[in-house]
Amino acid sequence: MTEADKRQAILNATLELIAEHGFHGTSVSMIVKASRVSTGIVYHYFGSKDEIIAALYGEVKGAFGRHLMNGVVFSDDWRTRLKQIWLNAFRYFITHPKELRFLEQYDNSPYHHEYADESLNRLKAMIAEDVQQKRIKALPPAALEALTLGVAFKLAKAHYGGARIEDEAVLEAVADACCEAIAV
Amino acid sequence: MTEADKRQAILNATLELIAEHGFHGTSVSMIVKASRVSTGIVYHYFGSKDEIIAALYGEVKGAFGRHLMNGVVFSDDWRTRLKQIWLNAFRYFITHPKELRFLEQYDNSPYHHEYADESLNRLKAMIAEDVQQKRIKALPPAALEALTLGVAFKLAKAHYGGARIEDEAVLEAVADACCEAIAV
Amino acid sequence: MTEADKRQAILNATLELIAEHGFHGTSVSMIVKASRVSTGIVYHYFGSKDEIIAALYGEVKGAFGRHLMNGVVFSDDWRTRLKQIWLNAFRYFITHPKELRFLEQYDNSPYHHEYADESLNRLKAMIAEDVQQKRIKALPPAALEALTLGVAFKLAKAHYGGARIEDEAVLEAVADACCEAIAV
Amino acid sequence: MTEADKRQAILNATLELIAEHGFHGTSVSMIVKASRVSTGIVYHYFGSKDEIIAALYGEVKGAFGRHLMNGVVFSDDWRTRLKQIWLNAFRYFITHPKELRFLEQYDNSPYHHEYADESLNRLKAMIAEDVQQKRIKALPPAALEALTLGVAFKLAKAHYGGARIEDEAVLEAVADACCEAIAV
DNA sequence: CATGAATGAGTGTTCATTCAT
DNA sequence: AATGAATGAACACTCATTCAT
Repeated sequence: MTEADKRQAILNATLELIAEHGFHGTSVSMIVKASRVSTGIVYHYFGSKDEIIAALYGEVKGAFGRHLMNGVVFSDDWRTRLKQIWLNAFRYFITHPKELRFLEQYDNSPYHHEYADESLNRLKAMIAEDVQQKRIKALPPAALEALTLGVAFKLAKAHYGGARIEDEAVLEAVADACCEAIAV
Repeated sequence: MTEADKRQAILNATLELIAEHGFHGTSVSMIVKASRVSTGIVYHYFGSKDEIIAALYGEVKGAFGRHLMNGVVFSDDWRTRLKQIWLNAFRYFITHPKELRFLEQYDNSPYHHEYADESLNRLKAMIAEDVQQKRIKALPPAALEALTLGVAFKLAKAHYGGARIEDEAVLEAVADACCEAIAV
Repeated sequence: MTEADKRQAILNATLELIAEHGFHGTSVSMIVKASRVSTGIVYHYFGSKDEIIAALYGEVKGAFGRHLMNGVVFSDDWRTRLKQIWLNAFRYFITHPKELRFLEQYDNSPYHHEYADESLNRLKAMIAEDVQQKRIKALPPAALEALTLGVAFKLAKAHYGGARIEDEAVLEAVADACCEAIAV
Repeated sequence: MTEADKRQAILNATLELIAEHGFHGTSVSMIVKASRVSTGIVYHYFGSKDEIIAALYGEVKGAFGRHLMNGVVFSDDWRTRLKQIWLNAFRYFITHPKELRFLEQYDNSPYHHEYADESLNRLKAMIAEDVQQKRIKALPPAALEALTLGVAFKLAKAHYGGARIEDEAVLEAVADACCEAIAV
């Protein structure tokens, strides 16, 4: 097992455990058991429990950002692009329940501090451009995010809460609704 | 100090502490110190730490529900009604940061189990009626909630994260955007 | 409910609870609930938890002593008398499981201090007389007790442990064995 | 201090404390203080307080069983053998007061569950053989045990209660009495 | 590099007892 | 006489972190 393998084993175990037992239900000794490494090695690669979690957050947020832009064609019109991104976000969470559980816990914890990765920056730039071009409303970025990705996130949470949306047409309708909300 | 006072002192201290230190950063002994009661009395009024939190959730959710419907005139057209409710929700959270912090932590914890209070039921009935009358889109209730109250909730969180929206006109614009999103 | 009734209700509840949950599994608050009196009244009639238990011990030991001498005819020969007493002891415990459980716990606890009631004194006098008359061996009283009542007690415990002795003839045989053990 | 030393230190301290303060008068923190280890290490070697006690029971019962058969010659006649065993049992308890106190508390607690070690099994086999050969009475095993080891146990308890039996001749006489009790 | 034994402050909870009403 | 709210020390147990090997 290489260094990278061990780091990854620890992060994987942590994600799994936090998704199942929650943030404060996951102890370092549980992580040690699940990842089949020794306590010492955990503290060798990560300085503390918090550091493991911060690293995991970076990894998950990064993976999410990369998925977001999948298949997005920058020459398409803004609605097509946005719908694609919206559906990417929703589908990422639907297919990655553990990541969703982790993210929602992290974002609502005292740990949280803003984190910007490259993909998200590109998204923000794209939206700023569309605002400039007066294709979408000149609302604060936070409002635009709430009206689009925020809705996808919320709906994915509801999905796991039992309100499953399986129908593709309904999904498209919600994505369209988000477009209408911000279209000029 | 009467019985009701003590119960309330415990709940107030708990709200304050959870808002500041988070869910698992708040110990019973911290609650005891902050509320100036003895350990024993906490367990006299509440069977466990979880019970304190559940009671607090009921209280906060109830207060929120009552605020939601403030000034809502049922004979008004649906947009007026919905905008009023949306602004009520947003303003409640803006003026009750501790309640917001608590609620978002609770809703994302393993504690969570659906809770319906009367005001929220009335809101749901109202929306069902509007769907029936084909005034708003026939989307699943979870989707409609995500596109309206979900946005208010998300924006309030962003508010505390630094993305303050002080301008009344902007707020109205976001509320309008939510209406457009779901309008037929 | 008179004073005596309350005292008795407390003692009955205590016996029941200790038999079921053991000595340290029985709290004053459990006694309070089971006996339908208030905490204050418990401490009014008994100075402490230990005092309740000491009073219960006196009551149980007294009842046992009275049963011991049931149907014993002092003019009978010593074997007849002793067998009667032995069987009385065994049967008392067989028909009073809660008392047995309580007694064995008390006798093995740091609470224990010798207790002599009148019936037991009479028994001791009887035995001393039989020793004097050289009908039974001149062994120390403790040894004679171990060889007779001690066996009945032990066998009753085994009875609840699963080694049930239902056959009357076997019982008589054990009682006879005890007589043989101490007969000159 | 090696691992085995620590385990043993914990068990020794526990035995000492339970003998003096009783079962429920012995807290984990008392064990920690007396054995000069940290709280954590107690839970590292034993999963719970109950586990410490169960381990101690196994140790004590095992040592007792080994002592029981000291110097017993299987070719001797049954009386010689039984007297030897009886005296071994009595002397073990006389010289191991803490073990006696512990054992009597354990056997009368809700913890208790049958425990068979090899020495005790050999003893049972021996007795069964003697019954078969019609050397001793065909009474239930529980009755035979009560009439023999039960008496030794009871007498040892009385010993600590003040009824000391120092005279070797008396001791032999009681052992003989037990033999007479069960001899055909 | 790697291990896991060791630490001890901290956790949620219980409980015998007191005392204002 | 009677109540039960109130107390706080004590309980069994956990856990992030350290460090000798």
